[in-house]
Amino acid sequence: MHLSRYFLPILRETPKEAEIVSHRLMLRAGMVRQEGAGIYAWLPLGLKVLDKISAIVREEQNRSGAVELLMPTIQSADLWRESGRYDAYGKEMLRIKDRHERDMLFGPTNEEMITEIFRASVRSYKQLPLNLYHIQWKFRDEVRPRFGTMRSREFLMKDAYSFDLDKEGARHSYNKMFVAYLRTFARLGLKSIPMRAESGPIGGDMSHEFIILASTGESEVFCHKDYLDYAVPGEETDFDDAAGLQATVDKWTALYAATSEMHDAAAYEAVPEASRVSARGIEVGHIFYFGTKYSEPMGAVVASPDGSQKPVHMGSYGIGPSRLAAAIIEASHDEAGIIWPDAIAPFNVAILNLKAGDGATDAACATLERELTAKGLEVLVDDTDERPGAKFATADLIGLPWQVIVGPKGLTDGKVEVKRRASGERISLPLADVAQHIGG
RNA sequence: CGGGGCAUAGCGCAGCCUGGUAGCGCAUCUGCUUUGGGAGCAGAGGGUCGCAGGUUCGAAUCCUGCUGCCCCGACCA
Repeated sequence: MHLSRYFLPILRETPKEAEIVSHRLMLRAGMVRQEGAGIYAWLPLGLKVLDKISAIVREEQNRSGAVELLMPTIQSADLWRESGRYDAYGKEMLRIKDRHERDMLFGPTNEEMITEIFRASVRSYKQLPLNLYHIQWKFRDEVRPRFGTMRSREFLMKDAYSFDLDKEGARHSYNKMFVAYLRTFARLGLKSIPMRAESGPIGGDMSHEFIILASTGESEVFCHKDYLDYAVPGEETDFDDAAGLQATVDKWTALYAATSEMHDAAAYEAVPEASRVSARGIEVGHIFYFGTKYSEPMGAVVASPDGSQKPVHMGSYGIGPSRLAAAIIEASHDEAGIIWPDAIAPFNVAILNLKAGDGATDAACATLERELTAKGLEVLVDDTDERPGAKFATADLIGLPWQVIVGPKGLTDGKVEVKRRASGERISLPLADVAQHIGG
């Protein structure tokens, strides 16, 4: 992609409404544009990031055995009357009427609908366990949307719903998601810590929030520092090995970790002082088991082995990709701009043509673009007629992992400079070595 | 939902108190000179001053109502 042909509306100054760093940087880097309170348009650069985050989320859901579908954003109120939540949900739900004056709503979540889909087709325990998920826009009419896409009213959410015959099965399903989440966040370049969360009316130990530490985080968290060094389960994880998964979950829940709402000062004091971490965190995922809360009122039952009809045990599991985009920036930036982890960078490499229009630099950039693209890398060539300083600033702002700086000065020796955005490290390389250096 | 604030060119702001032809910086366009960390000079374009009423000879400015947005707090992927 050539920057002169792209749509990247960079802001040199910070819009005054943006208070936190991720919001400022997303606006400045031309990733999003606010269209209303808590409502954002995703511009090309932001959309690429959102898509990459979603792709990783999707891969890890699939790996764990979950099955993707896609439910609508608009739902009928009748469905919600069945569960009793049409009245219970309150003003956070955006209620609308269609032309026939029927009560509709823009879905804030999909428990009712997935339960409806399930009960329509599943009759036997033999079809269990089942985990269905989708990645779809949600709307929650928050009293006070803020922090850009971190707390927006319209947001993208991956929500998965598991169905099992009994609680033990549900625990296995829960553990699958637990491990899938650890892997997902790690792949996104984040150190996530599962923290015991409010588990609602069901009680028990099956509700966790996945928190990443960031100084600008919304909640105060307390945990054992060893969590930060735990290796996440690898690709070889066998999600059908219930005992193995349980052991992993046990390991990841053995040490102290809690948000301020669940904080137990006495238990925290028991952690050796040198191992205590008190910090701020951002919730990037939430998983919980809720038993038969929806299956019972909505009649989602299956035949059990003894022939009796049993309401299924369910759990739901959420990750917000649109929030993650902001959370990742909160966790990875500096004064100059965003520092994208390789896995979700909108482009892998920026080629800065310091003298666009010059035959030698143009030719070198074209060669580099071809070679890097051939390595499977996505390349953004800054071929605008900006001055070098402006190009450096733009490249740092949008935070692509690699910058290849091509200028007349270096080219007289046949060399270009390669800069790693994260470390700031620059090395001078012969043109011919660049693709190998970056693309391996 | 309680409390506070803002609304003037794409972005950041001044002007309002004390009413009298709407300004600055950046950005944009043209030309020349520049070109390795957000260039310089010269010129140009762009705003029914959030909306609706009112006061007045005259309103960005004073008054009333409305709308939108932001911040702090209680709630949330």
